[in-house]
Amino acid sequence: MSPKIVDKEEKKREIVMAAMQIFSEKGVVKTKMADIAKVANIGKGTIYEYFKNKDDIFINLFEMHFSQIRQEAALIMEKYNNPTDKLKQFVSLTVTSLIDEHSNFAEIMLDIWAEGIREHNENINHVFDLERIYREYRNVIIQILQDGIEKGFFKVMDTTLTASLFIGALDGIMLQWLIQKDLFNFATLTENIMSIFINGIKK
Amino acid sequence: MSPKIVDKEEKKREIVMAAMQIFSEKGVVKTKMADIAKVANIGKGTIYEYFKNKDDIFINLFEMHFSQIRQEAALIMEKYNNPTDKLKQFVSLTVTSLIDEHSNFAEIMLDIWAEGIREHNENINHVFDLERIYREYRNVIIQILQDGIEKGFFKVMDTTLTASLFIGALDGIMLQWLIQKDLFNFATLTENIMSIFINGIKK
Amino acid sequence: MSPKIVDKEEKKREIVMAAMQIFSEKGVVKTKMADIAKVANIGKGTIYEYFKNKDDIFINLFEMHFSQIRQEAALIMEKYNNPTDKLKQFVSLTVTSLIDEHSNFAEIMLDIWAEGIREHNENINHVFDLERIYREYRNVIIQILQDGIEKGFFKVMDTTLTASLFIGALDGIMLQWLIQKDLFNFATLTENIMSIFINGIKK
Amino acid sequence: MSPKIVDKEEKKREIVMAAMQIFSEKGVVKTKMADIAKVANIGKGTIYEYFKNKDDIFINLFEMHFSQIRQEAALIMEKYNNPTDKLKQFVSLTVTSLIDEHSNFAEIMLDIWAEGIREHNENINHVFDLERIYREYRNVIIQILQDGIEKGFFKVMDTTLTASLFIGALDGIMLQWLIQKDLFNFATLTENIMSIFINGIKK
DNA sequence: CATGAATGAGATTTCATTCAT
DNA sequence: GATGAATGAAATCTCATTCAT
Repeated sequence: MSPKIVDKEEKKREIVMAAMQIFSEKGVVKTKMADIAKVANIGKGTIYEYFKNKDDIFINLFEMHFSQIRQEAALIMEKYNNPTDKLKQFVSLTVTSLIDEHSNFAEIMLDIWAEGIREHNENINHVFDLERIYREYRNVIIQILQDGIEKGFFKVMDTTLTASLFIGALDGIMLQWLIQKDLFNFATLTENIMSIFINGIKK
Repeated sequence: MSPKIVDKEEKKREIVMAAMQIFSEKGVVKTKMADIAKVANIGKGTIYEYFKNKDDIFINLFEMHFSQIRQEAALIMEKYNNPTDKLKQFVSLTVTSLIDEHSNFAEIMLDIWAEGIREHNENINHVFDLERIYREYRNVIIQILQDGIEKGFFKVMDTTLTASLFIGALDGIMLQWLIQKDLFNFATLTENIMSIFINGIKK
Repeated sequence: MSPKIVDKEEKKREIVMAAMQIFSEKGVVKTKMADIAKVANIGKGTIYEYFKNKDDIFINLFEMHFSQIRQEAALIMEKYNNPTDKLKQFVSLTVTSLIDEHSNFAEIMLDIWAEGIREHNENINHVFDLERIYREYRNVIIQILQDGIEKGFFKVMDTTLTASLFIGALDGIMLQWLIQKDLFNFATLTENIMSIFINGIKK
Repeated sequence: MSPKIVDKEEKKREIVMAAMQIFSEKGVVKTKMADIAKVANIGKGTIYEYFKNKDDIFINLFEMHFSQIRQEAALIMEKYNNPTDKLKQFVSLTVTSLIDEHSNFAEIMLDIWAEGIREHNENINHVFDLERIYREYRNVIIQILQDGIEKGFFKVMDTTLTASLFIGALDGIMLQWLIQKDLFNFATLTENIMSIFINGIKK
């Protein structure tokens, strides 16, 4: 009459978090289900109670992350009026989502990119729709830029191109930081870049 | 220098080229030796006459590519005097090395990054030394920048930071292009970015 | 005879009935305990309150069925005097026990045969003693035949052989009916066969 | 230039034969790939060089058997003119195909029936088309019966029904023989049954 | 009593690598 | 040299059974 009560969603999150750790260390493909189970401190079989397979965990990790980002981005857009502030907050959000102390999402971006640009297998199908994700990203930036242009803050020729460049710079800098974490403080550097960038588009 | 040796080197190149094709399609880890053999039109066992294992092919691919780049970069540095031209040529070299019609190296950069930022196994060891590669890259740019500053062309505060930003932007733009190849013409975009960038550092 | 015990027996019957349904659909080996629990509308663990394991359910299903048959066969032997009637009633009993609308026992006969002819594990042990079951079947038929011979109704050379043939024909016809249920109406066909058979042994 | 030469078809046959042995002992579902490999004296992995999975072996076994039977049945129909001889030869073929000393096909019929009457999984799909197999069987018998009727040998009311009964009796007798092999000599018994049957339909 | 979450033994399956020809 | 058949280590995945609640 009173079975064990388990918060299934919480457990899923725990497994995803364990998976994230190993994914970031070894990459998704080289991560074994046994590794995840060990880190999550559960049996191999238990993972399959919550996920269909490894790709399913990966997909959940992916979706958890980006739905969170999307929500937080929406909040920023609401909360801040000044386009420069919006831009700064957006960058700050991106950076912290990638490198806060509890997560290792930056490393996993490599697997997401890899999965996203390649032919999808039947497990993944079209879940890793990076085209959409990046379009959304760009659209957020484009909106901010247009807002800034209308308000007379920015002067930008091609908003799409500028947005791409902006996002690309962030990604590329993150990559270099992943390669050599002591080269610079990612957060600080990003701020510097922001300055350069905002100066570049300032009217 | 007997013909045998030439043949052997040529065959190695053929295998590496076959591997590159599958690597770019599936990623290195998901590529099977059998796939490579089939594309190279040779027997599975034959691969082992030329390479120790899959990582060995990957390493060769990696080294072939970057030694070529290094050579060509040196040529550019020699051939051109004007810092702006040097920079333009360098970007042009980077772009063509990634996306010329005969190769699919851009996709493979994802595996190189993934391998480079992660714990290396004994096979790979210190081969994927991206820290060194990127340092070299940066140094080339830094040299150009300093040359430009000395010659009174550029005005740059922090050459290392600027070089990082420059390289990062190129990488990040490439990523977006991989995700959605029809979004923009990589080569053209790069030129635009170059303009913006060079304008940004122009004295 | 406390109500508890009645409930327990009733619940066992319910589980067996649920099991029978899945057994007939998938076969015993491919039936999962979870499937049975779902159909029985109880928890997986609850099954183990009533049965030791899957084989135990199978054994119970088997024994319920054949003890019922045995009882009903005994009733027929008592109730009817005329050997022809006895034979007809016996066939009727066999057929209805296999294909009445509430059960799917015919399909399960395949698993019973399979289990019966093969090396038994310790769980099943000597339970699926088809040799005994079929001997009993044959003996019932043999008795009827001998009765019929004595009473001057039948003329049979070898009663054992005839009994085997009789039972075999029933089994074989059932098989064909399982394979293609629309080919003939099992009950009707059986009647026809009975006629042929009884004609064949009629004096 | 001179790779190992292996008769792939012969090797497939060897694996199928090894599988048949275990299938007949344990049943298809309980047979492990490791069992088959051990009996075939090859590595587990080697099986997968020749078959997709266990069901694939089962299907091959099935198809090998019935294509052989079909061929031999056709030969009989050609070779013999007398309907009684045809019938006898057909029974003889059926019996030897099931119980010759080198094979254990009779036991496997249980798995074929089980697979044939149940919902097929994606591996098997509709390969075990017993409806067709039995229709073909019946048609052979029906042809012989009609031939016999035309030639004035037999007197049969309903040829389809009679054919079903005939095949059913064979199957059912085989079952009893499987259950208790010492009860009777299958081959001899079959002959007896044939006599009874042929007497039954003799004009 | 009833439950279903947890488990790991054991099955399937993959594939880099070896090696006889 | 070239080959691809053979292999088994290692991965994935399943599911009967247990047991804390």
